[in-house]
Amino acid sequence: MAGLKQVQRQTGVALWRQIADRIREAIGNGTYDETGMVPPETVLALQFGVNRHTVRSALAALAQEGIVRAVQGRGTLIERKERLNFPITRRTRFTAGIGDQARETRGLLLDEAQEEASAEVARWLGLKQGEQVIRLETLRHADRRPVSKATSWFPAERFAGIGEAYRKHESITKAFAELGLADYVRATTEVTAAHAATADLADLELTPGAILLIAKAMNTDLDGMPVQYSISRFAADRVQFTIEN
Amino acid sequence: MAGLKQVQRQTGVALWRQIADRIREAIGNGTYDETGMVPPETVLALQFGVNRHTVRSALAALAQEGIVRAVQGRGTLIERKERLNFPITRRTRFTAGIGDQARETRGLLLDEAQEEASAEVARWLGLKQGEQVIRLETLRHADRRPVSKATSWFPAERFAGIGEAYRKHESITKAFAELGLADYVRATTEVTAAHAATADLADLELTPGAILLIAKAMNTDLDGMPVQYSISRFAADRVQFTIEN
DNA sequence: TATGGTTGTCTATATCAATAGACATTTCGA
DNA sequence: TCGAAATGTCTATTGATATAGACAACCATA
Repeated sequence: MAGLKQVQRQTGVALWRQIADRIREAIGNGTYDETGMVPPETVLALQFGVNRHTVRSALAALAQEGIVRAVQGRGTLIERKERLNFPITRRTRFTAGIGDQARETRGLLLDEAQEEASAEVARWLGLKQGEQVIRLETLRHADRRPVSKATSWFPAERFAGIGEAYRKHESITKAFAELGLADYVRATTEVTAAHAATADLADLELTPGAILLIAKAMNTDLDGMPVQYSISRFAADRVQFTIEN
Repeated sequence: MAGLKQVQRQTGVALWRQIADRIREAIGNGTYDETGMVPPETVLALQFGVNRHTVRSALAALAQEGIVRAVQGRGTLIERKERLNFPITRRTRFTAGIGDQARETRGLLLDEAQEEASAEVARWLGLKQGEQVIRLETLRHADRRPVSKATSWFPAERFAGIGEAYRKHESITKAFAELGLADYVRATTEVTAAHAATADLADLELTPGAILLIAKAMNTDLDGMPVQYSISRFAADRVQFTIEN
């Protein structure tokens, strides 16, 4: 089954990047778990049907990402191997969902603003276009690795001060609690995938061409009243979603 | 908000491909819906900060995909603009889920085999490793455009003949019905994203570097007995998932 | 300590990707 | 019917990507 790993030429994606992507994926798969090492450069070159130098470019990129570490004379060691599982259920919460898989989770508030609701935001929050909303730009880490960057909107009237509360607690759930919303539920989630935008690359410590899993989500209170609409961008090679029905 | 659309150099992904990806995305967004055309090449070159020839390479790639059509003297017209919505619920079915958004859906059986369950397949289907399973390789179209390619496994004993039934009905639901399973439910779905493997490129009519949304799903009968485990690869620029809780 | 297997470095060459500029061709409206 | 605006084509040049071969440096172990 694990036959030739093919790559294609003249596609606008350099061979070394295609190979880097496949090796990263294989590491995530656990393909090399037995040895804890990537196969020798000459073997990889043969498998992919390219020159050894091309493989070296790919491994250099992975080393740059901190995924592997080459040791002269020994081989190329795997440094990290992770794919966090993010459950999407009616009770989806970031911190609680990731929490048991990471020793430490953090939530960083990058930006906060009050603005008029766009058509899209208004539709999701059940507001009129132009009504006031609070927008938070947040970056979430697990064990010091960035996992997702999210843009969230909240009805401004009901959730005044949520930025400050988030900054304090580093959690939406706790920020809601401080503002008097003890519980909420996930109503809808839309999932797509796309290449990372430049603005997200640095924050998520990604290289261009990297893939994002994008979740557009709407949370309501227990009466079904929308309380949050968010667009979260997850580094696709670090996360998978699980939907239990 | 719609400021400079940036692209990055020396990343292993050619500028023309990055630009093609962003334009394809913008078309899907409805960014150019007013005119039904992509902005002039000179304007795009300015927006992306590249030479006009580089933009032309990007547009040529999109024309090759059938997404745009350039007309000398007029401009570059948008041919297709679509992102099918695929709901993931307890009652997820491909044909019914996509059916109302497309005039015609098809399901093609690419390959069929009986084999021993791998560790992963056995775990999902609640079998012992090495027990017999039937594997189907299917390709699903909507309006003659390939949407997803899926590998499915079924317990061999209970679902003997499912390949033939699928070939006849072009639907898993109907194939199940013919074999006496009137109803089933989606138990679990895992969603990830990755670059398309070479083996899937041609079938899904994608170019290398394209993104797949990958759904690993397990269906059970009404007694909770696993009846199907599948790994579906969706062309990410043609599909989004919706999860309603 | 000698040897095989591995990564590191260097030179050279060919092809692809991107820029630059000039001009042709087509469409559409003033 | 003229001209502005748009795409199409051509030549030339530079830098990134990929191949090829050779050899050095290092590690583990027989």
